[in-house]
Amino acid sequence: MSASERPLRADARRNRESVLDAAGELFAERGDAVQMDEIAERAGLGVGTVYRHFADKQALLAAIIGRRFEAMTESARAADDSEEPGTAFEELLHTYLESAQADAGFRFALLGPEEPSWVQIASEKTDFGEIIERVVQRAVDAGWLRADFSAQDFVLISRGAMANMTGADDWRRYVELMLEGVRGPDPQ
Amino acid sequence: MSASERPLRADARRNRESVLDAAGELFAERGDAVQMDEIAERAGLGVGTVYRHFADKQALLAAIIGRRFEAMTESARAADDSEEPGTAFEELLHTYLESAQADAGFRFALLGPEEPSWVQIASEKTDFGEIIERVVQRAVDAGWLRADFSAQDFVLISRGAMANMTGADDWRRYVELMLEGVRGPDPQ
DNA sequence: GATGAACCGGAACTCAGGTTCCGAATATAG
DNA sequence: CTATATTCGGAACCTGAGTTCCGGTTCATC
Repeated sequence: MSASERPLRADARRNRESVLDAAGELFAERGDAVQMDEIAERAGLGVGTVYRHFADKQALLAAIIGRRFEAMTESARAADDSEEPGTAFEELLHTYLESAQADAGFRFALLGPEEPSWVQIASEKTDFGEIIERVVQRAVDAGWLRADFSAQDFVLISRGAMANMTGADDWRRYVELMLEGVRGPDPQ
Repeated sequence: MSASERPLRADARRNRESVLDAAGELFAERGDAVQMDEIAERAGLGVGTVYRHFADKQALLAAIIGRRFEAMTESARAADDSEEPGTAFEELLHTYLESAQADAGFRFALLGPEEPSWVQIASEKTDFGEIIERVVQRAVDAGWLRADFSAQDFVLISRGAMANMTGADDWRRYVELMLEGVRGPDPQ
């Protein structure tokens, strides 16, 4: 239980990274449909090695999604740095959706019905939720978003957009329409 | 090939209906996750009997979805009967989403990435697509919807709403927001 | 009612994909 | 350089879910 302190052997550490990278790529391409054997192959390792580092498929995916969420949190923080509240909100939404567009696995994690959702798990490790709340509040206060807009609505919009990410990029049109409906009295 | 004319034996016809009903209910509850054995059990029959009537799981699901689409087409036609274009559009959207809400299987069919999509297959058998187009056009002409709104946008909105049908009915709020963004110059 | 074709039941089969296991290989301490 | 704990590889195993098969049963006809 507490032996987690002994540092990994050099090769083990290297391999762990390889697995994470390979799984990340494949997961981004095809979501949950990736197979453990493929991951091992792409990493240039045997399946046994994959299992040495991650208890099971679920644990591996959780690790990847955690990674993604950390990156997302970083982007969100950057968006929050914008002076202009409207710009901050747009940038946040943009980065979020652009990531989802590029990563079927991310979408899978966000749209899937898993319980407890991976999002919840990841939220406990990052302050992604808080950042969203702050950015939304700023945009509302500035009149850029309608007064009753909430962080929960951000989730609604995002999920809707992701559901439309199938090949073509119709989803951009979708976001356009949606932003129209969500606009406040002073949209700059 | 042409022997499809000999009428089914009475018990066979009855059983076929039972399978369709049982599968329909289960599919509505849990989507693609239903198992053939469960379907057989709920229908009070053996699996063999299920397979006697449907070549495989896919064929069974296709039959069910076909049924749903016929019902939907009927509802859509009814909506189109409304004098008021705005009302017709709202009714259409409402019935469509209400059906999706009540039926995980329907959602599964509409959101899933299957290719060729079940929607396409079903569209060839009904004139659902044409009805949507007509209703949308009427609402646009009346100024109830923005001028550039298309039937494709109806699909975008619907998919977005369905992606938010998870337990709670947040999706109603979603539709509210979206309709705001899609409104025309003369929303009655 | 007897006869045969159509139909039914459900145990057994198949196949895919996650997981385990252990002998072989390798890194690190002394 | 040797000893030993770690780590690796990948064939074998296990499980779950779709599908098949065929002896028994039921309907329709004469």
